Amino acid sequence: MAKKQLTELLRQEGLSITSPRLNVLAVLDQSEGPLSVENIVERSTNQIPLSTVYRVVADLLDARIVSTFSSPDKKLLVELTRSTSGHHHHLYCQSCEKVFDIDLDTKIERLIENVIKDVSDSHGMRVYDHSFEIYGTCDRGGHHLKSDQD
Amino acid sequence: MAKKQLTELLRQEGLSITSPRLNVLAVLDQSEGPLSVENIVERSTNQIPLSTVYRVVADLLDARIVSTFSSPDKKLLVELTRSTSGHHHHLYCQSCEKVFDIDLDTKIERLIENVIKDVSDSHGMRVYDHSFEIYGTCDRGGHHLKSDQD
DNA sequence: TCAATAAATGATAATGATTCTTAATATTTA
DNA sequence: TAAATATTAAGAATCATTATCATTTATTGA
Repeated sequence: MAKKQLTELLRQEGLSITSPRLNVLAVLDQSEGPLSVENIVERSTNQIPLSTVYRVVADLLDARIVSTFSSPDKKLLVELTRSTSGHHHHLYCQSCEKVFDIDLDTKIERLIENVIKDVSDSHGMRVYDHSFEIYGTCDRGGHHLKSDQD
Repeated sequence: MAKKQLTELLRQEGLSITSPRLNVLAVLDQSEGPLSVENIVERSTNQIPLSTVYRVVADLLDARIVSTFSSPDKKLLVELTRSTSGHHHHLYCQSCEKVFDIDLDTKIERLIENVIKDVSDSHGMRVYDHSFEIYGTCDRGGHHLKSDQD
């Protein structure tokens, strides 16, 4: 995505155009998957302080330009909302610590929605979201499992 | 579960029998759902230091006596492994911060397993676990959603 | 049972991720 | 351009969690 388009994203949401914001957006735009705040800093050309990235991400989140969620090791992960039209899920690799977006078949999603309705009804809860995540290791190298056991 | 049985649990795994361990186990045993470390301390009759609870939980985790996972606000949650024969999922209430265990229909679980196989194959990953979580608010009081927006 | 030894505890310090504070800087507006 | 407003950077503060280490407790075997 061109810098001009990223600028437009900000403008449309009434956010002023600043270089940290453009930087963060550019980094996210070039990534194949969600990134941690640390990742964003690493990949950004000019060094942005962590605190600034957190603030920028919060602003972008308010504006719905990005979406956030947590990795299994409890770090904040960020991705462009636009890049994933709506609802989707995640696939984590333990060894290389990457996260991939996955989409489920509509049929499956609908099934899940039904399950959720059942469960929430029986618990008297108003549900606003759900997540489905898969944990594994990809081919290269590492094969350390959930806990370094035995 | 009687104290004697909890003791037996420890013994079977070769863990020495100590009062913090028995306390933590007793608290978990009496709970209807997963508890945070803070919760465990609150519910324990005699005050156990947080650091001890963390260490005890880690030991019990190694021994597979408890299972752990994270809440949406990234806190450690603990439950007796035995109490949930195998695989299950969670339902989080934002307002009262409780967590409930839920079981999915076998048919659904099998369906999910198939989805996972598809996804992992296409990504060349060896999958060792998955999670499915539902976020909502229960009836009483609070109705603050994911982000206090606008 | 009792001392020897190994393991576990408790108090506190350290860490890592995230948030907050605040002074300085940049942007927008009149 | 000057005043008003928004944003930044740097570090301090915070929260959950982990590590350290001297002290206490459990286990073991004589």
